[in-house]
Amino acid sequence: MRIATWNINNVNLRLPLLLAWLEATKPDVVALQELKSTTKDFPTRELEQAGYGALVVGQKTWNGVALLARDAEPIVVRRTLPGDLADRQARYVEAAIDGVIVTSIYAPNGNPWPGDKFAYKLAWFERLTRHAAELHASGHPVVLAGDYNVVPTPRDIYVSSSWNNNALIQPEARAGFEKLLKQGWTDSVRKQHPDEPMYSFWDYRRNRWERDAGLRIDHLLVGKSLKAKLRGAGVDRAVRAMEGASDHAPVWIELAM
DNA sequence: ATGCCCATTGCAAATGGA
Repeated sequence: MRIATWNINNVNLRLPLLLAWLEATKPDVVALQELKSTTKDFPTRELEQAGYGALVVGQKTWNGVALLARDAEPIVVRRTLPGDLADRQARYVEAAIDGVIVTSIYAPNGNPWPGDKFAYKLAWFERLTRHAAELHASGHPVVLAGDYNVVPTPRDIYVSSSWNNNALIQPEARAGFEKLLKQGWTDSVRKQHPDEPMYSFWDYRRNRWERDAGLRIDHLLVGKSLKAKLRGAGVDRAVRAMEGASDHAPVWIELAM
């Protein structure tokens, strides 16, 4: 079972890239972020024709998350992250697909740092951590997939001082990710590839793709019952090199099930 | 200290995001 996560940075703009990638790699489950599309404008029909059922939590202009399932319809568990009824940002969706609970997470970026947006990032991450504890305790097989907007350690970013004042590497953000992991989740890409950077995001500016000046911020955390089923992980870097690419590449894991 | 890139808005250059 192949599960992928991809911050697509506007699903309608990049639909041809998405369809080509689905056809080429045939993931069983896909978590998409930054749809920048309402639910109504999401390309449900085109994905259906490509063999994928979709669960979409859209929003006009910003955010937006979805889960795709090959030859199946995701069974919705929740469309919002609990803990703040006033939060209207489309950043979370959770579904059951082939007996696995899968999320599409789009954690707040949190820039500029410091400020209100960084406070929102930390608060959102706290909510995620509380909810993840419940999921972990449930005993269900769970994959927490998405764009966490956190560079967990210095190994997950090229050597640079350019990001020193950026929300993605701040100690509080890293501590939040660490606290989540400590519940017992496995950072599956890092586990499979302990000695490679495994970047998933390259800023459009300053030729960062060409320089491989990347960050690893898209993660697939697996619960205890799935850890032993992990068979592979990777980043589809070729997708980032294409004309009109998202600034993120798809990240995937392979589970023996 | 700010811009870099990208897309949108609305039709030019400003805005906002990340």
